[in-house]
Amino acid sequence: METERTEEYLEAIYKRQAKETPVSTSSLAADLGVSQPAVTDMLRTLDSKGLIDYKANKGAVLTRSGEGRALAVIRRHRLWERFLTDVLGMKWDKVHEEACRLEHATSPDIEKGLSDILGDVDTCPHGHAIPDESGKIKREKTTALTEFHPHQKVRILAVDDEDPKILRAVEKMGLRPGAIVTILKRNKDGSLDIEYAKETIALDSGTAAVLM
Amino acid sequence: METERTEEYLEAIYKRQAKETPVSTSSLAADLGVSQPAVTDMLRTLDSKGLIDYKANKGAVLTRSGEGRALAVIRRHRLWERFLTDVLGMKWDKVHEEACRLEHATSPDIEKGLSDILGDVDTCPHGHAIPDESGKIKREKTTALTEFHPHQKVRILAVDDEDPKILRAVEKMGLRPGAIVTILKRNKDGSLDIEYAKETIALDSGTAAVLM
DNA sequence: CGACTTAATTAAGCTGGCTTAATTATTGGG
DNA sequence: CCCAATAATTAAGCCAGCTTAATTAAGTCG
Repeated sequence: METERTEEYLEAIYKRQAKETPVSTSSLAADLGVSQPAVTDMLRTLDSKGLIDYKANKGAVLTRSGEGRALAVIRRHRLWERFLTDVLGMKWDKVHEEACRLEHATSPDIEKGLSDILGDVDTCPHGHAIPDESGKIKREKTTALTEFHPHQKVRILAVDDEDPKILRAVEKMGLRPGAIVTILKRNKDGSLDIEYAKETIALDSGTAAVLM
Repeated sequence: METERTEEYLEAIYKRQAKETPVSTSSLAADLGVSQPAVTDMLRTLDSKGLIDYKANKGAVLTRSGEGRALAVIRRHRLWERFLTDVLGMKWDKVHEEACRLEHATSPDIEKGLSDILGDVDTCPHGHAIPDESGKIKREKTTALTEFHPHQKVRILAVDDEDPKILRAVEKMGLRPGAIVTILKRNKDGSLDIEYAKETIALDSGTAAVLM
């Protein structure tokens, strides 16, 4: 049977794959907050269950079935995030952590019920696409604000970080997904000056890099 | 830290205590579906954490703090059950199992949010009282239908069993909590004839014993 | 190429929660 | 009051998931 930890690893691998394929032992160790040997162990287990392809010293790639499982978990996660903000009125900086727990306790019936009462939502509160029931997901924008050039107008679609501190900062500036900003100046250290709602805003490099 | 399993044991002990104090190793083993030695083990752990008083060969009793934890879990369980039926529209025979998983993934914020959107509910869909935020719970009726005598009129307040089969059967007869029935005849085997909504209903002993 | 650095794996071992088999307590009836 | 039946505990051991320390593989650079 599928354990909770398995779902967490699959989810982590899925997210890593967007930036790095195959996924290395060390990135997973860092993302999941465990030691490298722990990851090696689990990768072997996942491989033996046909959820990933794993070659020693070569990293891991989700199989079709592993990706399906990962997307199912991500769907539940994001539905819960939506539910928590839209129905329970929680702040967007708190919902990720909560959803991390709820996602593993969610049956297909509950998933169905949630998606029904939420109506036509297709992103989580941070702007990430919610996979549909069959696991299809809209390709997401992956260009960070830092990649654009002065004078360009950019629509922010998502905040690619769940750190509550960053989220609160972003919210304070009003840069919710959907906001359209103009790049004013790129600085060497990755920080950025932008214009939004007639105001000039200085974004530190950390924040600028997670807005996309 | 408090593990999921700990919460499940506390909950089971709490429920057992209503019928049996102190609670025996064997009843817990049966209720939780594990072996007796597993229970002995865990009882020692819970005792060492100050959640129960446990004496070898004498059974277990919740301490004040253990009871508090148990009631907190039960509150979350029942709030989720309410949510699942009232908000997501699930059938009452399915919600117990779901709530068993959700209850362990519920922060105080979520608990608060749930109780806010649910309004003034004070029982779960099966009729059991929901403890309040501070862990206070209304004393529940504990007299099963089988204890009453012919001609008595009884208001059913709760169904004391989560078995989906029984719940579906009870629902089919219309005997939701709140129904008022008249006892017609008590049989030796514990089965019962009752009148409800002008109809005569034969209740098998299993069903009669869980209506209270 | 060889030396070094860094990434990954092996080895050994721990913890929580569980199992079965064997042993010891408790208890109710004759 | 003793004995058999039942309940509980001890003993030994398994599994998942983790740790640290030691070792090996891979990659970089002069």
